[in-house]
Amino acid sequence: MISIGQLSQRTGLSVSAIRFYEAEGLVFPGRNSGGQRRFMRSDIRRLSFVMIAQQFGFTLGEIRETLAQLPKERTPTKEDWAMIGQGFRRALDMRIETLERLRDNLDGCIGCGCLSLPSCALFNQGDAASAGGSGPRYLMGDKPPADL
Amino acid sequence: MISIGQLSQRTGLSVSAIRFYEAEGLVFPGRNSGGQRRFMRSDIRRLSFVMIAQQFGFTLGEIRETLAQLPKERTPTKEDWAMIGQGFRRALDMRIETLERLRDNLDGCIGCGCLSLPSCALFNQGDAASAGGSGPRYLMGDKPPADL
DNA sequence: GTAATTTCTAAACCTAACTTGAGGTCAAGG
DNA sequence: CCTTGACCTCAAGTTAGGTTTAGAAATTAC
Repeated sequence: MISIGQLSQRTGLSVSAIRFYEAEGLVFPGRNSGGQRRFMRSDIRRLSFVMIAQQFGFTLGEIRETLAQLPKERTPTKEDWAMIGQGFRRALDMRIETLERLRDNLDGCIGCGCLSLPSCALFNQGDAASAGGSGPRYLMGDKPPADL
Repeated sequence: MISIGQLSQRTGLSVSAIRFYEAEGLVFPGRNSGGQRRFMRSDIRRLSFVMIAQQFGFTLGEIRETLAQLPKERTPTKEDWAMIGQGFRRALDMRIETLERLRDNLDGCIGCGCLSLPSCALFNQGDAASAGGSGPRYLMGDKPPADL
């Protein structure tokens, strides 16, 4: 059993982020007699997974659902994690494919100058994008590493 | 010269979004005698570009910088837009490459079970990720189309 | 000429993912 | 015993990208 500060050092996450993740249902620490959080060593792996998944672009909600697939009453084994890793792999493949399709369409559009038409292939590509509605539109997603 | 409502219909953007974009420095409409915004037809293309760029995952700040490359005192030509499209293309290629590298690393990690170690290749992959600092950490970016 | 739209501004609200701050408690060292 | 540092809770602030609302003024339609 380790403290939140130790977990913070092990994972590189801030203490406040870990508490936030608990509130979000991503970890379920116990408490000692004094009311302080006590984490299992396997939570280091669990939170590391959260970090990696975020780098891959998943929201905390999606990550929570993914973590829910882990056995609840037993410390997850290497195989348990490997299963999750494979789901990841599939999702990644899909995203790469999407981007490649977009790239191909862009190639077609650069020449034709149709960048302006709502009928442009690039628009119809984004299916979900036109769903509109309210709330922020992180719809199509995919943030870049800040280049261009 | 067209009104904001017409521009809204042409682009599919909401009127409020267009006003917001003006505040963000993405378009610079003139005003008529009554104080209402009047846009140039070329703004249809300009805003369409904003929408596409967002689908590609760029932030409004990045898009603003990109648009700044367009000639300020002349209606942008097809060639002007093509230049920008090419910058896009390069950025897209980089992102796809990054994802492919991540995927390859993931393949290596699924087997070794090192998903938990901060020394895992996946972590060191994310260069910028460890930059930390304050503010929300949309750091590594890349949001998925919600699968997994 | 009046009714119905559209547009205007400014400010408040929304989600995601956290951080910061205030005010108080717990644990270890001297 | 006292101080220091780690921890606790709860509330409010932050950024991005917009939406919503309210009240007023300008346009358009009949």
